[in-house]
Amino acid sequence: MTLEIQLIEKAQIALKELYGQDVEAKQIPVQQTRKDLEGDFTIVVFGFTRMSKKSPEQTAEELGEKMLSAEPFIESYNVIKGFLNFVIKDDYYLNILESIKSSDKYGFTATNEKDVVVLEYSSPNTNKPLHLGHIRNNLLGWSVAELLKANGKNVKKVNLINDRGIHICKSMLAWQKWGENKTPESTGTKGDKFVGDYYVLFDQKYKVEIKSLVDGGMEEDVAKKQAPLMLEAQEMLRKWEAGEKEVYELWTKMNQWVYDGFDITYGSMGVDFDKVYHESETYLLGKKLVEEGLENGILFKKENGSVWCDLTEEGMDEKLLLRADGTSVYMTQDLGTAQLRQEDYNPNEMIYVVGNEQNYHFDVLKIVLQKLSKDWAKNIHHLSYGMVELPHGKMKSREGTVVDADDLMQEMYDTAKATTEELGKIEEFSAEEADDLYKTVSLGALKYFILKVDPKKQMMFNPAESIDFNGNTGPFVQYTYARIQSIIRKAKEVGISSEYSSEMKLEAKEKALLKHLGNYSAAIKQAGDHYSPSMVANYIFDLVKEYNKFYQEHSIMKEEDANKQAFRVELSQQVAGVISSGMSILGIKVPNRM
RNA sequence: GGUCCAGUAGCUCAGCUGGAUAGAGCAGCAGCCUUCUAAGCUGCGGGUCCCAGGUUCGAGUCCUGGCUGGAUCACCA
Repeated sequence: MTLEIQLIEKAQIALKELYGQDVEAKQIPVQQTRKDLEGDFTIVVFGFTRMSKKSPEQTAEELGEKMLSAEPFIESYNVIKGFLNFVIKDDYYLNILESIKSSDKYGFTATNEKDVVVLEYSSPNTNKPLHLGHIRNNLLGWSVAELLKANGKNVKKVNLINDRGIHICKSMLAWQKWGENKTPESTGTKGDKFVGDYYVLFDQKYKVEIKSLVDGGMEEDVAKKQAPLMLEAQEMLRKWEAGEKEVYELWTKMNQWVYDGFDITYGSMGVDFDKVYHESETYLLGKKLVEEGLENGILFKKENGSVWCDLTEEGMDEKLLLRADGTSVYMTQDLGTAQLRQEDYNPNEMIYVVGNEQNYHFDVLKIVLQKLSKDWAKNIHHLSYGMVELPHGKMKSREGTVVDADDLMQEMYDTAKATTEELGKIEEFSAEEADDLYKTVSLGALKYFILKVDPKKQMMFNPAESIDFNGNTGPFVQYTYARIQSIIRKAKEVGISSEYSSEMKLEAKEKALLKHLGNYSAAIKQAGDHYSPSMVANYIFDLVKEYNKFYQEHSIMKEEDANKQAFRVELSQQVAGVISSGMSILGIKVPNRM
């Protein structure tokens, strides 16, 4: 039980005694006292003046007096206007340290196996390499999974690969025509990049065709549909759906190249999945659901044979679910995928980490499923995140402003290496250890940079700022951790005891640190409720700043009081533990030296 | 045009259920390394919290209306 809850309970009793009224816990606002004022916790008493029929100051005085005698942890109180400030005894803060020491995974809730959450993220297309936008998705998805685990959820991370459709056929067709049987191996190209190049090539050749048709007097819209390459791609899609062997084999081969490439990128980012779904495996189930809905009269068919869902009652439009030629669209396969996941896991919650450009899609998905009598549709939650912008505007492949995921990680690595070498602190490291550190620091910088921003907000990715390792950054946090490790190593060398007596007066900075450590559980809870790793990042940043102030002001190795010295080592140890724990939720490693 | 999201310091962002004088980082200026790692610490300057109403003892936070920016409203995904 936290002190805040204890204070609320004591306040309830005191209010009952003083004014004879029962007050709900929610009605008692307890907050941390402003830093510049004396006190640790504050109760705002304005709300009680109606029952006390006295001024806020008098009410606060009466309440303070009562609570002082009732709550042993209260050292003293003071009143400023309607604010009742309590000074809490050092014992309470020393107890926090003890409870952290003795708890197994401090701040984390034990896993409830039955509370299953299926979380989809990444969801790539197999025609394009991963870029900066995917990076936010992947880091966010992985981190939210960890965050929910920390809150006791049994999280299943799933990926849904969009491995079918007209866009795949475009790459296949281009390779067939101009690929000269080259392979990623023969050209030394990463598989996803290799296939992506053919997708681009298709587009270039396609545009040439359109232009010559338009020059020949054809309307542009018509030309886009009539261009031979487009017709060929569509023909290929039909062959694929018919299961024609040659097309299917080509599709299998090229997709495998892409998967091999993706695996490398996922590996460098440090993200993984419990299960991977492919749209090629789920779209038929989606079609089946649509057909059932049609039979039950929930959906309707238009004259040309296309199938729709009427959403006008919900204030939306009609939504296409099957094309006139019977092929399925994005929505169709998402219906099937959702159904499959429900059958696979029967989860309490289904989370989709997908950009806010698809808000409408998920609103519709939920409604359509509900119309199809899937009562579990209410468990669907679209974790909608904002787009990543660059200083010059949006990423546009045409203008070559797409920030490739692999390239970005490599640049970060190079910068981390250069900075580390310049500082010259790890000269005794082996090549392997150094490589490890560069990865830790560069990924730490990237992940922290992306995750510190509230997911739902659009974010600005400034390359120059992303490789800055000072201030509110991943390396800043890592650096603090490394300094603590250095202290702990020295403490062991010198043989400083890990036992200390709690008979001591805490310094202001020590108390502030303990206070902050005590808030870790609440921070994780709050971050989990909001699906927001950024709240964890902000918590860690504040903790680290607080520690650095302490570090600056109080020496540990030079401390003459052995008891204080032992206490400070222990305090540092637990701060390091929480840093490491919080950073692990963000998917960031912490180094012992840097 | 309809719907959804956002607007806080020069820039990038925090500000949980409404609470005291709105905070960080970066950039700028001035200090601190013979002392546990200076990727650090300290100080200074910097604000019409988009605007206008409303609710409240109290509004950056809630409500209404407007302004600005973004997303979306495909037989694309």
